[in-house]
Amino acid sequence: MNDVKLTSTLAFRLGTLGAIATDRFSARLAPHDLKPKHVGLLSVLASGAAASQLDIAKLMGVAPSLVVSLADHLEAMGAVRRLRDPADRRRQTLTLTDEGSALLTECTTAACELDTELTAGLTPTQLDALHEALGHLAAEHGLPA
Amino acid sequence: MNDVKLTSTLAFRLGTLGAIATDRFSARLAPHDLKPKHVGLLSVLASGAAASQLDIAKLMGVAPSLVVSLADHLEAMGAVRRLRDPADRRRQTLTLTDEGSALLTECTTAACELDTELTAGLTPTQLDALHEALGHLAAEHGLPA
DNA sequence: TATTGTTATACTCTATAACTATA
DNA sequence: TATAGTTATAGAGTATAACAATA
Repeated sequence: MNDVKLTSTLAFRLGTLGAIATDRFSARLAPHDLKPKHVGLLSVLASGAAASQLDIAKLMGVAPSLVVSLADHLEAMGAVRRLRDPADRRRQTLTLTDEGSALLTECTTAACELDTELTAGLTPTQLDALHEALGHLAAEHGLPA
Repeated sequence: MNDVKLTSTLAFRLGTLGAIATDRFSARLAPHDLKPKHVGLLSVLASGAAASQLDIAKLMGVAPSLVVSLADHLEAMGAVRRLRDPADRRRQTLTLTDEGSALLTECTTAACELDTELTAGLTPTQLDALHEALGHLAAEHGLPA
């Protein structure tokens, strides 16, 4: 007989804690008029991993049309610039502005503060172990370092 | 200067890995015609933590109207029964049927299989540490044991 | 009047499909 | 004809608000 509880599985806990983390991160981003995916896009640009909108969509695992609206919003805020690739005028190359870089830094700080809040009850050893385990999982599942 | 990357924060990793876990869990539930929240409701009933729809809504952190539609679906499948509380005929008491119990067991098995798949690359030590850390976080954030 | 459950409606997020410009 | 980006449309998921029955 199987008396494992659904709520103690990793799948359930990752899902529920992930939803909590995303909700709280969203709340902290709201004053900046950003959502988590906007910040994810800024982060892709900062890493240099992709620049054309289609490549960004593939990397983020979202539809190209979503990148359009994320980029529209970020461009209107002055956080990114769109530049036509002269070699292939179909491509839009996105680049971070100084303002976009500063914004990403602020959002990263917000995420760090949230980390502190979320993990206040863990011992330093538990916290290290959590970082290590999630880092491994992220790498295995193709998420950025 | 701050060179912490957004993508290495716990908030970001919990959010993204949580989304992956939920997506994959959803895919495994689809053949049963269930979504994660349906299974969450079954799990609440099995734990005995709440029975009236309003209490369930509070416990799950969702709108009462959502519990109505989750319960409608589960009732139509024969997984739960609605019983009017004779002492207060406004209250609908939800109870798991045998079929609902069996369904919850199957879904829990699916979650365990998913755990194995998701964490295949972790050492046993890392896996234990992850369970422990997420268990602590879940308890602190008011999630069921 | 207050509360439980329900129904009606609207909003957010995101994908798919149709379209434009360039190759 | 194929591809990058854009626009238009549609669907899933969930909340809010209005409503009905009971207290």
